[in-house]
Amino acid sequence: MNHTPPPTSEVGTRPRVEGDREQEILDATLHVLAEAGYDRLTMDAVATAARASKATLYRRWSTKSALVIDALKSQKAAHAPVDTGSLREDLVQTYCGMGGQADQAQLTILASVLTAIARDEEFAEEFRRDFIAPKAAVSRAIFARAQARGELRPDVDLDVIAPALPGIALHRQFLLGEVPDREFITRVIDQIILPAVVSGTGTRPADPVPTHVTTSKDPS
Amino acid sequence: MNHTPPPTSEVGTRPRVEGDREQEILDATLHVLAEAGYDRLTMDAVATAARASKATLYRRWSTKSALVIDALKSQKAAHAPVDTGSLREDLVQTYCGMGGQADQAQLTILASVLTAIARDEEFAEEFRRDFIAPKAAVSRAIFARAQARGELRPDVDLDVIAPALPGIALHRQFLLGEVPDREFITRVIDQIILPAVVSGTGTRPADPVPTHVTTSKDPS
DNA sequence: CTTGGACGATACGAAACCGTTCCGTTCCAT
DNA sequence: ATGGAACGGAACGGTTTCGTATCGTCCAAG
Repeated sequence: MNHTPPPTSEVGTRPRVEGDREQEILDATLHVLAEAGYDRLTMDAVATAARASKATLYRRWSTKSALVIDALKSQKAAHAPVDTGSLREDLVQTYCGMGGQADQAQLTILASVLTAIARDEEFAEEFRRDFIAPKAAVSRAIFARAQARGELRPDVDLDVIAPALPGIALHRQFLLGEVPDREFITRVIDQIILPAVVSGTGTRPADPVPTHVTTSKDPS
Repeated sequence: MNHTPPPTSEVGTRPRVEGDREQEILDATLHVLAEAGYDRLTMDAVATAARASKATLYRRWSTKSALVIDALKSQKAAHAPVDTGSLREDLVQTYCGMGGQADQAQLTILASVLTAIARDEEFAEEFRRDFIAPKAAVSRAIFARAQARGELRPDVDLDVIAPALPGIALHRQFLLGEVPDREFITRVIDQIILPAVVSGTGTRPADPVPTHVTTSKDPS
């Protein structure tokens, strides 16, 4: 339903700020945000990227931060929760999307707003509530299910182990400047995460875990 | 030429941009950087904070980024390498500075330059070479010594395990918005790092799990 | 076909910032 | 003591950005 973002512009009709058009503007905002960062994002650049006028932007959004926050909120797609029945498989399927292509832009956007997070506490709260918290809940749910199945040692603290993998990936991406690809993520899972939490013989969890794979689709 | 004995400059006199005075300006730059972030840092603000004039700044540094990079490089202090003979003690002493008081500012500065890192590849290279790499080397050396002592499983990949702890702390600080204090760091070490690498009996990865870690004053 | 409302383009004033320049002052070596 | 060099303060021109205002255009309803 939505055309791909390559810059093949559609000519002719004049879009209105209704539904799809609003999403186009928000997508343009995200695009500019990824390229320039929050501080260097300008309303003119957004207007140009969206082929809109600044007047149109200010008719709907009172300020720059409101536009950016709205754009970030519209990004809530993806993240279909997985439940394969295996902790390792859940982690692989959830985190091997990071560092790909689409999520690469998401990480860039994350870097773009980090300064605003450090400076504006109100912005930070809203951002953490609408972005970080849902992702953290997904990760925590994966470990919680594994704990319920008995895959984890009973004394494992979910608040400690759940943010470990995203933290390691984040560090590699931003500080080391290396994209955490699938091979790295699996190494972290097999060498750090699983040995730290596994309740059985925690020597080599690289064995295939042949539990039944039930891809339970979320009915929401 | 100019013999520069480093007398602790005091108030009253007019400082010159030599030795201590330069460090004062760089410290002021870091202060402004932590408060405003890289993009919002202005030369006027630095001049005011340093009680200098912009003319003085531009006599010494050709551009804003040069000043900031110089300021960041002057931050190389601290980080005396530790070698207690114990992996756990090395980690505790090295990373429990994070989230304290002085290092809190360092993390804020890190957030301040992340946007510049994501946007300016040249800046990113220099930053990684002068900041990240030394810190990563310290962490790697800790694990390398532990490996040489036989504390680690022989198949542990240093490039995977060494960045784990700083990554987890970074994630907690920036994304979750919670300061990784001493108690959290020790929990990560005892629940994740050590169980993942310890070469003891593979059946029980975490033999000496301390129930409570008192902040034992080290006799360093 | 006419009309009203929303849109795109453009221009504008105000403010912030950069990098430079000028001026009076202060420090230091001669 | 004196001259030169470096400093702090202040101001300036040029640029960028914000948020607003104006104007012509396009679409849909009547």
